[in-house]
Amino acid sequence: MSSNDTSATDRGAQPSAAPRVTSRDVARAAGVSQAAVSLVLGEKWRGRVSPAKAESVRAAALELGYRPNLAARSLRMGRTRTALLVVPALTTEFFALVHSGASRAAADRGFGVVLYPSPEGIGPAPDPFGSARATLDGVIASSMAVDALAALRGTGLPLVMLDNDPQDDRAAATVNLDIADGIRQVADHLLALGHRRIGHLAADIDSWTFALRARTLDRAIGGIPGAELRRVPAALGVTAGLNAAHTALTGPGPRPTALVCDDDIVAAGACKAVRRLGLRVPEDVSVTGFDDLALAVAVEPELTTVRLPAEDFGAAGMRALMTALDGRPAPARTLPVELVTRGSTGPAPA
Amino acid sequence: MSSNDTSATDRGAQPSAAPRVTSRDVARAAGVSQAAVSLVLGEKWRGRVSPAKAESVRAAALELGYRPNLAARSLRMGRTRTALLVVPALTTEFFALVHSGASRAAADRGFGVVLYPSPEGIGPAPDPFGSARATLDGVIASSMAVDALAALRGTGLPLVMLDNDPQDDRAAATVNLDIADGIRQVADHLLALGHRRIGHLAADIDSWTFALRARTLDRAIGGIPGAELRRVPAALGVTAGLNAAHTALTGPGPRPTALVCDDDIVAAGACKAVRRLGLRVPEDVSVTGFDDLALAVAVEPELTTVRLPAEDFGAAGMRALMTALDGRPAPARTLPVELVTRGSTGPAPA
DNA sequence: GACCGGACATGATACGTATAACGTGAGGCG
DNA sequence: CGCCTCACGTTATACGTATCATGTCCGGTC
Repeated sequence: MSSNDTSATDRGAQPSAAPRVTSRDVARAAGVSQAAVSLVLGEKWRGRVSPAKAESVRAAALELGYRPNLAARSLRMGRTRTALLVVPALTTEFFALVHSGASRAAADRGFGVVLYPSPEGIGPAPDPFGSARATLDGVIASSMAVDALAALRGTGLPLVMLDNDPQDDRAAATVNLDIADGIRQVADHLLALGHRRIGHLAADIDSWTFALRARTLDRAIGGIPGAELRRVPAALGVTAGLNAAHTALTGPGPRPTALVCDDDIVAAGACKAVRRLGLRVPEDVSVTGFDDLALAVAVEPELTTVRLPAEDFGAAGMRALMTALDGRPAPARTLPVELVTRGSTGPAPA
Repeated sequence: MSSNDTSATDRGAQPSAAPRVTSRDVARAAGVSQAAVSLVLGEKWRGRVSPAKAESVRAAALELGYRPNLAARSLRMGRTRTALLVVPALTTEFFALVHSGASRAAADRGFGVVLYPSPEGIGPAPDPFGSARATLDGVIASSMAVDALAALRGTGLPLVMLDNDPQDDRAAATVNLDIADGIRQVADHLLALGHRRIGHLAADIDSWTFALRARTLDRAIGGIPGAELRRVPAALGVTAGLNAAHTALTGPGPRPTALVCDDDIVAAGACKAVRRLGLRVPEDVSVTGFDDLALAVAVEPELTTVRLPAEDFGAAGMRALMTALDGRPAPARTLPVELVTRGSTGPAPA
C-alpha cells in the first residue's frame, strides 16, 4: 500500500544560503549609485539618468536576477498596491472566479490581490490581516464573510463591499449584483408556467444578499391573487437542501409545485428529495437554482438558474477600490444578471 | 428592513488619514523605550523588562490598537513566517480544503499561508511572487500547477511538492496521496463485480499524478486474462467528460461496461453520456469518479469514488515545509486514500 | 571593600528601498 | 561676463522593527 521505495535523500538540508541580490549589488555591477538603479527600474529617469547608463542598469539587473525586496518597498512607500479579498469558504467556484476577475482588473494598474477564505470551521477567523501576511492598501469583502470583518475595525483601510446594503457605512464603496432582478425573473418564469404554490428554500445565513432574495420573492409572489409562498430555511449543502425540500413538500396543506432555491447546491439536493418522494422533476415539481455553477449542468435534469457575472463582479469591486484609493468617490454599481432556462422547470401540473 | 435613516455622508472622500500607530507610540504611552516594547510583545523579556512595565506596555498596546508593521518586521528579520500555496484554478473545493489544512498546520507555529490560484485563462501565470505581494519563506505547489513554477527558478525558496515524482530534484520535500492505491481499489472493485471491458477517461493534463493513474490502471487491468482497457483523453469538465464517454462507448469493438474517470466532474459528464445513449447507470454501464467532491453525492446515482484526505494533505505539506525551513530533512510521506462505494457501480451485465 | 553576576533599561544600528536634497558642468541668453 | 536652466549623478535620509552592545543599580560572596 505505502510505497516506501525512495531512499531517504536529505536534500533541502543546506541552510538555504540565499544571497539576496539587492539594488546596491546592481548598482555596483552597473557602475552607478543605488539611487540611479531605483530611478531606472522605477521608470522615473526621464532627465535624471543618461540613456546609456539606464540601459546598463537594466542589463545588470537582468544578469544578476535582481528582485526588489517587497518588504523594503512597502516600508518605504507606505503602500503596497495590494488588496485583500475576503470571501466565505471556497466551497464553490463562484468566488474563485470573483478572485480571477479582481486579479485581472488589478494587474492593469500594477496591483495585486491576496485571497483570504474565511475558514469554514468552528470559531471566527483568526486574523485575516496577520494571515494574509501582506501590508494592505485596502479590502474587498463579500457580505457573506461578515464575521471576518470584525478584525478590520481599527485598521483605517478602505473597504469595498460586495453584495451588501449600499447604506452600510463601513464601506467606502459597494458593488452589487442585481439579485432582486434575478429573483423577479425566476418568479415571473414560474408564474408564467402556471405555478401558484411555491416553496422557497432560503439560505439560513444572516446576510444582506439572502435577506434581499426573501424580501423580493415575497413581493413578487404576494402581488399575485391565489399565489402563496412557503419558506423553509436550508443550510448550504446537498443534504441540507434535500432535507429542507422534504420538509417543504410534505408539510401541511397542498404540496408546492415549484421550489425556488437560493443556491445551485441546495437545488441539487431538492431534486433528489423530489425523486425520493416518487415524484418527477419537472413534471410534478419544478426546481430553480442560483449562481449557475458547473454543478447546474452536471445534474439531471439540468438546472434552471440565475447566471451571475462572477468575473465582472470581482473586477468591478477591484476597480471601485482603486478609485477610492485615488481619493475619488466610487459610484455604486449594480451588475445585471440573467435567467438561464433549462430542464428543471416546466408547466405546473393540472 | 432597509434603514434609510442615515443621511448620505460622503464616505471614502477623506484622504485616508490613517495615523499608523507604531511601536514608538506605544513606548511613549507606556513610558518605556521602543526596544522594551519590542521585547515585551515578542515575549522575550524573561529577565530584561520588569513585570510591571511589561504589563503597562501590553496595556498601552491594547489601548492604542497597536498592530506591528509586517513590512518592517519582514525587512528586519529576513523571514516572514509565510508560505505560498500554488494551486491550479480553484474550480472545485479540493484545493480549498488543502489550503484550509495548510493554514491550520501553519497557525500552530505562527506561520501564515497565502493562496495563489494559477489563472485558468490563457497564458502562463503572471508573477506569483509579485502577485502574492508578500515576502515568502517557502512555497508549496501542486504538481498540477507546474506552469507557475518557472517563476520560482532563481528564487532560492524551499519548495514542497504535492503529488509529484519523489525523484524530482526541484523539491526539498514531497508529500503524496496514495493515488496508485486508490486506482488499484477502483480496479479491484470493478473486476470483482465482473467487469472486463473497462474504459478510462484520462485527464489530458501533463502531470505526474495523472500519468501515475494511467500507469497503475494499465498494470491492474493488464494482469487479468480476458480484460481490456480502452483509454480516451478528457479535459476536466462536465461537457468534456460527456464527449469523452460518448467516444468510449460508441467506438469500434464491444462496448465497455465500466468507465473509470480521473475526476468526479468528468464522471458526472460520463453519467449523462450513458443516459443519452439510452443506457442506465449502473445496470448497463458502471462509472467511477475520483476526489469525492460535494458533486459526487449531488448527482444521481451518487458516485462511487475515491475519497482523498484533502485537509490532511495540505497540513502534511505545510509541516514538511516547516521542517525543511528548520534545516532538517523532511521525510517523504504518502497519505492513504479510501474507496467509497455508492450507486454508480454495480455488477457487470451478462 | 572589591568583585561579580543578574535584573533592568536604553541607545544605536541595520534590514533594502524610494526620493528629497544637493552638486556638478555645459550651454543659452541677456 | 554673470546667471539661469537643463541634463545628469550622488549623498543622505527615513520608513518601523528586532536585537546587539552598553550601562546602571543592587544584593551577595570571598
